[in-house]
Amino acid sequence: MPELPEVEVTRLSLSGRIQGARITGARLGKPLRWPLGCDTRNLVGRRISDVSRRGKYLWFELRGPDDAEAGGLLVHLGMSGSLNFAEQPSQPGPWDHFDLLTTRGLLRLTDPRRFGAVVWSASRDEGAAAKLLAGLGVEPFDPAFDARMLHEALRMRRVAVKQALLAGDIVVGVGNIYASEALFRAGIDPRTPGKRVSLARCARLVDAVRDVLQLALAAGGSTLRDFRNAHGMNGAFQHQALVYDREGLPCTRCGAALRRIVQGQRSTYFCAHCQRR
DNA sequence: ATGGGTACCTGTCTGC
DNA sequence: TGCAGACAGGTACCCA
Repeated sequence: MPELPEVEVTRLSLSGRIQGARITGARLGKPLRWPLGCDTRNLVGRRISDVSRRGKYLWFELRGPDDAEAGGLLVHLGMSGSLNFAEQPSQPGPWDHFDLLTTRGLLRLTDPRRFGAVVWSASRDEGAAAKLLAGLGVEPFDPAFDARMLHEALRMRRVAVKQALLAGDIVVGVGNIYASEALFRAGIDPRTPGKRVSLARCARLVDAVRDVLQLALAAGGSTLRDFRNAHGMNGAFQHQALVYDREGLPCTRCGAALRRIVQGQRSTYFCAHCQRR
């Protein structure tokens, strides 16, 4: 699922309601991608002081009774995960694999495929969290993400620019939907080797990545199947996609049939007429 | 350092 | 109706 817009929509729909809540209990369902890394009883009594995002990860900052730093939970939604917040607790379903009972309500991770994870870490900058966050690229809305930086980062890459965008070590948060969408808007053939993308085209790509993510954010993300925000609402950006999942349909710009190819075992959608190497 | 492939797991859809 | 196969928003890890 969830690329940056979906994760950020989750954070925004959650943070105001859960900030300050005290944890009164926790429940684990089936195993997720990694073990929690602490006894669930250790979480009880801690307070959620903040929810932040890095790439596609969410970080729930925890405080102890004396307001001292008390670690946190790093959450990833994987391919099919979503977080839901409900004031009234309910019985877990077969896909509900992590519950955090709080004084404000129930925070629940639903994840049919279980590629998601909830990992405890003593801090965001050390231990398990730091290890997972290490090597992530720059945030797409960080001013450091600019044409010169992208051009420099792509200079040594022979892989296709689509795969370089997806890798997450140059810029974070651009997943399979938004990589195709951004490349279409920038007019760049997704098969172009990274090192062949000119500085001028890097500038267009930076803008396109930001535009697409911003539009998706405003639409509440994309819901292909599983994604819901913390209030259970679908995203709507999938209806605004210009190329993703539109194989054979006419390009909105030139009318040519859109194509689907496979790059690194992932589908890529593009217009072979509008997007050039 | 880069890049290719595999693995994790479950649900849904398509075609025979 | 049944069943096999393809495919789905991600990413760590292993081996060239």
